[in-house]
Amino acid sequence: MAVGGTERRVTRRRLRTRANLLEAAFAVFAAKGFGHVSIEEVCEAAGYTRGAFYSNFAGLDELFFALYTERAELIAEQVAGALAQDGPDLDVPAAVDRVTEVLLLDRDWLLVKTDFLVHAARDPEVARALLEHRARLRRAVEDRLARARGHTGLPAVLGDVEGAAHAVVAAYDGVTTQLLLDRDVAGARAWLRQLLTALLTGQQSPRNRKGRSPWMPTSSSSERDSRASSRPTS
Amino acid sequence: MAVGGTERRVTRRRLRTRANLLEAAFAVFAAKGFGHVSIEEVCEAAGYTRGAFYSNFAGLDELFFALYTERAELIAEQVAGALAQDGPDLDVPAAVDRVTEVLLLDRDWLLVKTDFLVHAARDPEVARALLEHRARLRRAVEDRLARARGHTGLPAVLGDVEGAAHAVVAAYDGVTTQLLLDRDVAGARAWLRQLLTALLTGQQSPRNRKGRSPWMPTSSSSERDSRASSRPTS
DNA sequence: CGTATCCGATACGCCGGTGTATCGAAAGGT
DNA sequence: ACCTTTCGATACACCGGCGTATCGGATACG
Repeated sequence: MAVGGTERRVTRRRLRTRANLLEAAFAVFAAKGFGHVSIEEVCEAAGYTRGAFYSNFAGLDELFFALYTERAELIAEQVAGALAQDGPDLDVPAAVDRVTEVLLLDRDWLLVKTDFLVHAARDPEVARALLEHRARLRRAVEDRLARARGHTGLPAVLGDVEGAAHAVVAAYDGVTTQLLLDRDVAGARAWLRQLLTALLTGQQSPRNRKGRSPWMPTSSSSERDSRASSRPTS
Repeated sequence: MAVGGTERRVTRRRLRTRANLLEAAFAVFAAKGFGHVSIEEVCEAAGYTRGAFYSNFAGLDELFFALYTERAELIAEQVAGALAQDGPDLDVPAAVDRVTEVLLLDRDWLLVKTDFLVHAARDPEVARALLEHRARLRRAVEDRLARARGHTGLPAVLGDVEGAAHAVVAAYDGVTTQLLLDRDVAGARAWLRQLLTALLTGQQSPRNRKGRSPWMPTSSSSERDSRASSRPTS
């Protein structure tokens, strides 16, 4: 059993507190942004003292990294699931819908993710990790696309399957940026759907053939961010 | 002349120091990221003391905002210039090249810009300003596109001109994200070109009809970031 | 050239957060 | 149940940065 170098008494409580710290940290990071967060804040939010923190992490950076990889893993699984869901024949619009749903679900996650991007942009070490994660996601898309190739027939505009997958990621990133600013989840989803179907099929997104353009602000506040908005949009 | 409420002795030195502070702040922000920067650091970098700082700005936020708007204005002008450059007939590939050149020129700017995005994502007030700036840029694209409409004939996939402009911005944002991570400026430019021409003309980017795919890493380190990279990519 | 005004350097008090060392108490094994 | 090991709370010393008040030199203007 014991293969790991240093042997520790398996510890049960530890895992809980670590998890609690991570969860609390997620909320705090989402609210204030990494870089405006102190260790104490995290501890307080989790109901611990700094003693517990330093017993589990070397510093904020380490915690942030752990936090990100944990959640990223989770998302990756969800996306993979959404992609695998339908049979060997790929129904592009349906798949796009499902993936879109997963990717733009949680504003807090987008915030933390972007913080992490900014962080990674300044630390090559971290950047490597992030690039790897993105590559994994992209590969999932590539695989799915390749399996359905010829069936739907990618438009040639983007080159091969890799190009298409890359474009998908780029579209996702682009829409994320907009969503972070206008907080219009419904609009973002619609717009991402349209972008992706346009890129992948060369045709208009089915349900939007004659609707309002999805990039127009959703005047009806149909699906706003559920979390506390400190002040009204002014 | 004197229309402004409070009358001040026009002051000349003040403008210089303010400008110096802003310039130094830009460098510091780019290097460390907003949120990991202290007022003192900025002052030290600029060769002043905190006295000077508080005489010119209320706090870091104000300075950051001023800094961003200043630079954003500059970029907007450059883009407008690049768009206006050719005659009434729009040569899409050429225009794309010029704009791409401007937008992905300076890594530091991308870093600061992204920091600002993260900042804005948490402050509706700031978000408004950023959205406005983006809208201005988008409108410039729309105008240019509209003028050349029918001439080139947009592919219908994106809907109308607004949709196309929106897609252009999304593509830009998406490519920016990737560039921040892989630091491959040349690759990013090529990839953005391809994306934009694909979106706007529905055809492959001319110069890439048979080259290596631009999203493959530029193994030859042709055009890396010129600025100091603290540690090797490891 | 004098002078009123402005600007930014200096000095001061203060606070929040940091990281470490220590110790009581929970938890696991037997 | 006992004892060992581990975890996390508490206490301590420390520092970097903050914001303000004050003052001397620079600057514009007549």
